[in-house]
Amino acid sequence: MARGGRSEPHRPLRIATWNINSLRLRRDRLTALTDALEPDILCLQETKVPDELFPDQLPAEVGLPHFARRGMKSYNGVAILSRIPFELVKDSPDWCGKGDCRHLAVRLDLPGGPVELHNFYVPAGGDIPDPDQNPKFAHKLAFVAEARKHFADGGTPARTIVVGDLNIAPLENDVWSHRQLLDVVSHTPVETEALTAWCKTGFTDAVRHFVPLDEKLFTWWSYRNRDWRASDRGRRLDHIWVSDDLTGTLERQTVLKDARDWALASDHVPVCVEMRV
DNA sequence: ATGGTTGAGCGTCAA
Repeated sequence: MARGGRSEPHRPLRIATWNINSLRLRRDRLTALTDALEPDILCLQETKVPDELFPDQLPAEVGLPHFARRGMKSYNGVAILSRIPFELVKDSPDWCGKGDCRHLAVRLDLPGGPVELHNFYVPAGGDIPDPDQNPKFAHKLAFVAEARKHFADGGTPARTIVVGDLNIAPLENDVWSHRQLLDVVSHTPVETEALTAWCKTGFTDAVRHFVPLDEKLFTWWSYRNRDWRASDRGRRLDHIWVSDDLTGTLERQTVLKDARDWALASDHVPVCVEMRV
């Protein structure tokens, strides 16, 4: 059946992702996010809250009552909050064997059929872009390679969405200065090539899908700038990918840049995609 | 080349 025209079978789905950088510190900001984006599903990273201390009543308070979380003390941690019921995918890998709470996968029953959604928090990788000198960088490369292999081994992905803080800005205009960041962790060739190889296991970069390659696009601005907007030394670290069979369902993207000015802002801003899936 | 700021939670480590 042709899309568009006549009566649409259902309203578009909105999926948002945000590195919240401490859920307990910024839980009040979730209302600002849901007011601005009205997502059906919200994926969070760096929740920094162990599961036993997760605020179980919060998801319902922001209108996203179905939730899953995987957290630990102090570091990492991911969560998925949803208006739509879902089923947790329980057989997902323990990435790099570390048990460090960087991934959650769920299966959503949507009008067009089931969709598998993956929420990732890829290791940042430390400061030195050399895996021999820096075990955090080695971990990052191993993690991305393992993720690529996971999706490559699963055959062509179908009705699958990957979101999260992938901690890599893959394209030249995903950073404020391609030349000056070539040796900076997040934009080194070994990372951008690894991320591209992962994406090419069958996914479309759903946000870049709408933004021309010659246009700068950032989702993160360091805390280490007096005026983040004036200096605008940003990077695009947060991503939404959809399997290629879903590319035609994409309707629009939003990077909620205003969130960087919220009181007590995260250094990342929310990213959202709307699709008829 | 360096430094700059923030969060968790009390040491510094991670980003």
